[in-house]
Amino acid sequence: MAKLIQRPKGTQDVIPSTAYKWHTVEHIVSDAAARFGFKEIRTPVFEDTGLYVRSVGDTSDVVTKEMYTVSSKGDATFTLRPEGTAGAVRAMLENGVMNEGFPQKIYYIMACYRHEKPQAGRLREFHQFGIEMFGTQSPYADAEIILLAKSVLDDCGLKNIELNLNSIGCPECRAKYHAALKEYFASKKDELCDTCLERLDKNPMRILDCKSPICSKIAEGAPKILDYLCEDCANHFESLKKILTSYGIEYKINPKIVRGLDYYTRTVFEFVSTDIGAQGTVCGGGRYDGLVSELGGQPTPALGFGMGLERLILTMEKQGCDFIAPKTCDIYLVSMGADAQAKCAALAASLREEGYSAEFDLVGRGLKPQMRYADKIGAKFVCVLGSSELETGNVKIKNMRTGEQTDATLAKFNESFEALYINEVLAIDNDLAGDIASLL
RNA sequence: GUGGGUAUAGCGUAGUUGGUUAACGCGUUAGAUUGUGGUUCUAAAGACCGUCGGUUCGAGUCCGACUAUCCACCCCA
Repeated sequence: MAKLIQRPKGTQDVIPSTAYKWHTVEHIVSDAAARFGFKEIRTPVFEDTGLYVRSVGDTSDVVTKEMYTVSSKGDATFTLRPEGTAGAVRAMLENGVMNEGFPQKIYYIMACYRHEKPQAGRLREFHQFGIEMFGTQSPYADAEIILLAKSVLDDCGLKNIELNLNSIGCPECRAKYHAALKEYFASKKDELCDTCLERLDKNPMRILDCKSPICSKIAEGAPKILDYLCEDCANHFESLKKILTSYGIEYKINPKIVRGLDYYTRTVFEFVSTDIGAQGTVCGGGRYDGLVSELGGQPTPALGFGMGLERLILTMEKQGCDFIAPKTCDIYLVSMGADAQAKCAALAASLREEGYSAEFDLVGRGLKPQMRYADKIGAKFVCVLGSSELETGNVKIKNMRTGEQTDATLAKFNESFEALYINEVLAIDNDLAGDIASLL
């Protein structure tokens, strides 16, 4: 036997037995997006490296050490997308979609790539549900995307997801705040850890985040961004808080939320779960009013979020949430002998044309193993075909849930099966049907 | 990039102070009198015990290195 090749570090296979979990969240997510009027966009897995350097920021960790960059045959270098926003904005501009009127609302479900050391809830290839909205400054828009994220989490059945909220202001108020921060931390220079000393120059807000006990102690006494917001930013934040409260959405003001992607302005938020380990941020996002012009478009206010699908599924599993059960076989056709197998194949084909999931034996098993197999794959009905059925044209269709057998003929097989099937589905979905009826 | 844990069949585990053909459960395949699944019973297949090296008469068991994986830091979804 040749040696097995393993999957690359930090990647995950979705095998058939777990694919339904992905179908569930993909369905929930795109359904919620549609209810809020967001349209899907799909962009390339790789982009010109410069796109990320300009948008995500050349001091960010993502750009400085986590990108998968390849040089192409020409002179350009390409990078596997580390996040979705930059590519989405680029595509909106390049295709002139921004000119179609505001607000523009888009969503995507995509794989992203970052070269990090994997751990619980953190992969090198991970999947993100993201939404972006362009062309509105209104705090209602900020509230809208938070509400959308909340709807998704609720639809997933999740509990105990905390919303952390902050405002990091616009470039003007942030500059003042940075100056104040630098002054404060510079006075405690001797006590700060090495990494924080570096941060002092480049991005002093990061010190607020430091896990070192000494630094975080110092950070407690540091100036707060919220005290430095300009009038417009402060008003915006106040309005947002009022709207959220009127929606009944609970939130916690957390001045430590800073966001590692440089393009954020004003509103930043995170939905955090405590159930999945250290990487608890299920959804993170905010406003980035400067990004569109940074990427060469007309100055356009914008905002959005990214939601980690692996983390979402992880949290759902941890909390025992329901996933949509995978579709199982409607009817399994058991065959005995070559002639019967040929007939089963033909029957399966005609049932499939009518939209049913029909299967028959493909490996040459005996009657009993075929019955076992039918049971294992969750077949709702089974029909056995042998020489006597082929001769007489009379068959029995067995309901696997009740064990009940019903007479039918090969000539009118599909009609008989359809009647049985409708009955059975009604019986199984009785409760569910009630739920749906009450919703409508 | 820096720490710590783990590594035995497809999956989950046991393997006693180093001692013969590495055990069990689930799963898989098949059988339990003539053509009907789930429960039960029986049997079979399936592992160079992560890799390489060392200690020893003898290593799944002890030591070392490497690799993989998990968790944490960092950062983020």
